[in-house]
Amino acid sequence: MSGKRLSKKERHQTLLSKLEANPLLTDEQLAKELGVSIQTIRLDRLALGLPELKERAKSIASRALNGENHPASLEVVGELLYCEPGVGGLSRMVAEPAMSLSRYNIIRGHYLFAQANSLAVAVADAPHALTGAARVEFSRPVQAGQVLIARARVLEKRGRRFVVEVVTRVDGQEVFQGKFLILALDGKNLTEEKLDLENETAIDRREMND
Amino acid sequence: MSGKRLSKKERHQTLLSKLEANPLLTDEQLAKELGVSIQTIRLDRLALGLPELKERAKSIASRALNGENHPASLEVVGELLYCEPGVGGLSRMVAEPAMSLSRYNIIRGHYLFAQANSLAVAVADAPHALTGAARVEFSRPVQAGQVLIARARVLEKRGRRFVVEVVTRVDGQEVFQGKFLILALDGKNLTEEKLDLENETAIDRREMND
DNA sequence: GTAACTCTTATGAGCTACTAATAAGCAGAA
DNA sequence: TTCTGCTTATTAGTAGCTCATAAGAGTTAC
Repeated sequence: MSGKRLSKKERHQTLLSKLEANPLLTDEQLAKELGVSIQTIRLDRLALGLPELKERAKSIASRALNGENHPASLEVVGELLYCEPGVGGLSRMVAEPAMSLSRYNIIRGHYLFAQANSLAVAVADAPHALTGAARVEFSRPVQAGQVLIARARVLEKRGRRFVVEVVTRVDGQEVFQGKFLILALDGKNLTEEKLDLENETAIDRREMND
Repeated sequence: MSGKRLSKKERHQTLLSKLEANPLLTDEQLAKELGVSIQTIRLDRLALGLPELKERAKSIASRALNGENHPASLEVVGELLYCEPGVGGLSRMVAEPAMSLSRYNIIRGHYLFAQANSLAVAVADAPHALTGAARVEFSRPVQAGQVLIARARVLEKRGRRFVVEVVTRVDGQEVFQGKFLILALDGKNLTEEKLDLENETAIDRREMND
C-alpha cells in the first residue's frame, strides 16, 4: 500500500494511529497497509504492548455495554420532545442517510412508521402498550438530512383501547399521517392478552375506518 | 449450574436472555450455565440466528465506534427467502430481544411493519419503489426468539402502482397482516415524484379500503 | 574481513472459539 | 416395534492469533 519503507519508530507511530482510527484491523490488514510482514506487525504489537484483535474488540464491547445502557431511550424511535399521556405528544427525528434507499436519497417508509408508532405508544395513557392496527399514508418522500416532527393526538380512549392520530411534517409540510389503534397492557398475564387481541383488533378494525 | 432440565423452548428463551444480559459469553460458559453440551448451544444459536462470540463482540464494538446506539437497526429487515417480482415473495426474520419492549418480551410493532414493508417493496416489479400507504393489523404479540415468516402477494398492478398483501406468521399462526400501496419510481426525476405522490396517494386511498 | 548487532521475515507447534458434517444414543409417540 | 426429535460426540477445518526458533540482510566496530 504505502510506497516508502518507514523506519521502525515511524512505523510504530503509524501503527498506533491506524489502530486508534480503527481498532478492529487484523494483523494481516495492518501488514498490508504498512508494507511489512505479519510477523513484523506482531513484534511491533509486542513492543508497544498492544493486545490482539479479539481482546481489543472485547474490551471495546464491554466498555460499551457497561458504559451506555439506556434501555429507556431506545424504547422510542426519535426524540420525545413533549408527551401528555392520554392527550398527545411531539417527537423529533433526524432522517439519516443510513435510513435511505440505496440509489435515491429517500428515507424508507418503515422509519417514518417507527417514529409515529413509538410516539403513538408513548402517548397512550398506560405503563405498557401495544399496537393493534394502523392505517398510514406516506404523502411525500423524505430525504436524508431532513428533520421530522411528528405530532400525536389521542382521538379516542375507551377502556384499554386508544385511537391515536399522528401527523409528521418536514418544514411544516406533511410527509406522513397515520391512525393507530393502541392497546394498553394491564401487565398481569400476557398469555391472556394473546387471546384477547384477536377479538379486539377484529372489533376495532371498524372503528379505524373513519 | 441450573438444576432442572429445561425444554427446548424454555432453553431458547433463557439463552436469549442470558446473551442479552451479557453478549460476551462463550458457548462453553452458556453450556455450563444451561446444563447442556456445547453442541446443543451451537444448535440453539443456529436455530435462533445468533452469531458467534467474535461477531457479537465485533458488531458491538463497531457500533460503539460509530456512535450508533440503536442495537436493533431497522436497516436489515429480514432475509429475502424468495422473490418473484410482480407476483409475490417470502421473507424470514428472527425476532431479537433488542426489538422488544423492556419489561415484556413483546416485539414492537414497527419491526413487523418494517419486515412487511421491505418485502412489499421488494416484490413490486420495479428497480426502485416507495410505499405510498398501508393498512396493517397486529393480530397477535410476537416474542423474542420467534421466527417470523412473511408472505407477500401482489394483488393488483396498475401502471406504477402496486397493491401488495403481506401476511406474517409464527409457527404457521398469523401475527400480522397488511395491505401496502407501493409506488414504482421511474428514476428520472425525484422532485417530480414529490408532486405526483400527493395526488396518487389521495386517489389510491379509496382503492385500499377493500 | 569478520564478528557482533539489529531488524525483518519465515517456519512450525499450539491455542481458542468457533463452523460444518456425520454419526450415535436415547426417550417418547405412532 | 419403528420412527422421529432432540441431544451429544467425534472429526476435520477455519481465523487470528501466541510463542519459540531460526535464517537472512544491513549496519557498525574493531
